Amino acid sequence: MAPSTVSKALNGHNSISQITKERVKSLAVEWNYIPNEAARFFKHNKSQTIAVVIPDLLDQFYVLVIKGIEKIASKNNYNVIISESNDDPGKEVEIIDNLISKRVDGVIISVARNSKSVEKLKRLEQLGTCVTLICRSLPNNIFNIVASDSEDGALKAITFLKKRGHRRIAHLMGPKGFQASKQRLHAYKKALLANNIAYDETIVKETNLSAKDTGEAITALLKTKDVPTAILVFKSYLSLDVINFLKKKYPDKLKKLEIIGFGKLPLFEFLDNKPLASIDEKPGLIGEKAAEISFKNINEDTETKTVEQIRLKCTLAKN
Amino acid sequence: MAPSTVSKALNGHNSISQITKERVKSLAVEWNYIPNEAARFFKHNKSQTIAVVIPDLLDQFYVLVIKGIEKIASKNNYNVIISESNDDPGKEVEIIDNLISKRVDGVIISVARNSKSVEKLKRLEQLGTCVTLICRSLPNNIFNIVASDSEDGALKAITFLKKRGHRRIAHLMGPKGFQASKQRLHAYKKALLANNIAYDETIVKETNLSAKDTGEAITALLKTKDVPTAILVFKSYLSLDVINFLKKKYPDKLKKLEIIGFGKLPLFEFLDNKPLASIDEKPGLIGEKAAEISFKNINEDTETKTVEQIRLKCTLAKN
DNA sequence: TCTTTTTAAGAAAACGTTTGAAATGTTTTT
DNA sequence: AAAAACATTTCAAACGTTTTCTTAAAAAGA
Repeated sequence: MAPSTVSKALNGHNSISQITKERVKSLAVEWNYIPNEAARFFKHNKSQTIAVVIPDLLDQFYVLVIKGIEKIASKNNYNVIISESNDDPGKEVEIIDNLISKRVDGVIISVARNSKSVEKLKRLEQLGTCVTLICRSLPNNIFNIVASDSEDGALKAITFLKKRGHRRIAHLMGPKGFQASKQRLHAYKKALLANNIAYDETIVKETNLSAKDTGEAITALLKTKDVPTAILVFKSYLSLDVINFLKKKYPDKLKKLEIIGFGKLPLFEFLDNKPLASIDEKPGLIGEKAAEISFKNINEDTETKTVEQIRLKCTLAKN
Repeated sequence: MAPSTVSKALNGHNSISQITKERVKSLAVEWNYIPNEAARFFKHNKSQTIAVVIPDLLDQFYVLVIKGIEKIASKNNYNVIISESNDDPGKEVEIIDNLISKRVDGVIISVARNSKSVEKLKRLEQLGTCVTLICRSLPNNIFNIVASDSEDGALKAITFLKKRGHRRIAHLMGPKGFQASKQRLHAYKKALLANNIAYDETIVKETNLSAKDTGEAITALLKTKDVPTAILVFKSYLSLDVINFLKKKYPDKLKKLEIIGFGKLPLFEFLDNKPLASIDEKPGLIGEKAAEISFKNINEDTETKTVEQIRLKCTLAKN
C-alpha cells in the first residue's frame, strides 16, 4: 500500500474507496500508528498553533482569557502555546522572534507596557500570521484588538455608586503613560458627566502600580478637604493593594471608602475585605472573541483581511 | 551559495571558513531570514518542546511550577506547551494522544485524579519521550517523579505548633482514594509521634474537597469533646475553604483554631484571615527539578535511563 | 613542478506527509 | 468489440533543513 493511499484514506479523501479507508483505519489502530505532526506542519507550512503572549500567568485575569482561547482552539483542533513577557519589552521581542520561526498561525497578545514590538508584529502579519491584541492597545490601531468597553464599565460603576448615595467619587488611575489609564480616566469622566456629577481633578490620583505609590495616592486622597466616599480603581489587583493599605494605615476608613475596580478575579472569593463591586470585563469572552478572530483570519484569503476592533460590554459584579 | 553551506554557517560548523560564516550571517540579517523550525524539528524528529499537563491554571501552585519549568527550559532553548486536564481523566488521555503525535521531547505531568493515562504514558516513554510526574504519583512508581517531602513538611508544621503550645492538633485530610491524602495522613501521624503527641483518629476528618463537605468535616471536628486547637490541612485552597466556613458559621472559633496547610500561595498576601502558617512546598523548585530531569534524559542515550524519584524538603512559611 | 595533504564549499539524500498527475483496472457507452 | 468514461490506486515531486559524501581549490611537502 502506497503512503499516499494511507494519507488519503486517513484524511477521508473521496478518491479512496470505502473498503480501503476502513482497512487503513483499522490497521492504523492495530499498529498504533500516530501521524507525525511535525512532518504535516512542515509540509503545510502551518503549525496548527496559535500563540498567546501575556504579561504574567499569576494574574488570574489572563488565566481566564487563556481558558476562553483554549475553548475555541480545541473546538478547531488547534494547539495553544503560552508565553509570559513579564511586562519586559526585551523578553517580548525575543518571544515574538521565536513565534516567527515557529510559523504559528495566529498570535494573541497582551502587549507589555512600553512594548517595543510593533515592527515585529507587523512582520508577523506580513508573514501571514494573524495578530490580535487583547486588553492593551498599540498606537495607530493597525491590529485586531479585543478589549472590554471601559466606558460601559465605568458608567455602570458610577451609576451604581450614585444610586448608593455617593456624590464624591474619586479615581485611582494607572500610570499616565499607559493607554489604558487614559482610556479609563476618560471613561470615568464621561460616566460622571452622565450622572451629573462634577469632575474634580483633586480627587483623581495616579499610581505607578507599586504598593508604596498606591499608598501615597490614597493618603493624599484621604487628606483632601472634601474626602471622597467611593473610589473607582484602575485595576483589580490595585484594589487589593488599596484595601491592604487602608487595613494597615487607616482601618477606620475601610468601611467609609467604597471601592469598585476594573476587573473581577476568582480569588476574590477568599477575601474578607473586598471591593464593594467589580467591573467584570469578561476575560473569558475576550479570549473567545480573540480566538474567533484568529480562526476567521486563518481560514480567509489574505486579501480580504480587515482589522477588527471589538469592545466588549461589561457587567457590574457585586462582591 | 548552497543551502548546506548556509545551514552549516549559521550553525557554526567548523568546516566553514570564518569569512563565509560572517557573510552568511550578515546576509541572513539583511534578508530577514528566520529558519523554519518546523522543518528543523521534522528533520531531527525532535520538537524542542516539553509539554506540561496540569489540572488547572487557576491554581497558583501550578503556575509557580510552570514558572520553574520555563526558567530551565528557556536556558536550554526549549519551548514549553501547557495543557489543562481539569482533573478529567478523559481529557487527559486526549491531551496525551495529542502530545504523542507532536513528538514532544518531554512531558511533565501532574496527573488527574483517577487518571487513566498510565498506558498512554508508558507508550510515550517507549517512543522516547521523557515522562516526569509532579506532585501526584501513579501506582508502581515506574515514572520519574518530583514532589515535596510531605513528611518533612508535616514534621515542621507539627513541631512548630507544639512549640506554640498546641497539644491537640487535628488533621483535615483529602479523599482517602488519593495517594496524596494517604501520604500526608501518614506524614501527620509520623510527625505527631516525633513530637510525642498521641494519635487520635477522632480528630482526623476527611473531605471530598467540596466546600460543603469541608464544612461538615469542620463542624464535626468542633463537636468532638476535646476540641482541637490547631489543624493541619491537606491543601492550601482547602485551608481557605475552612477559614471561609469558620468565618460564616463559627466566627468565634476563627481565632481559636490555628491552621497550617500544605502549600503557600501568592494570593495569601491579599487575605485578612489566613492560615497561621503554610508548608511551602517550593513549587518553583519542583518545576525546575522536573525540567532538569527532562533535559538530562533527553540528552542521554535511552539505554542508560534510570527512574528518578525526588522529594524536596519544605519550609514553614509564617503568613 | 608534481604529488600529497588540508581546507572549504557544493551535491545529493533523507526525514514523513501531502498533492496533482499518471497509471491501472473496471464499467458504461457506442 | 472498441472507445469512452469512471473509479481507484500508485508515482513522483515537493516542503526546508541537516548530514554525509564528494569535489574543487589551496597549501604544504617532495
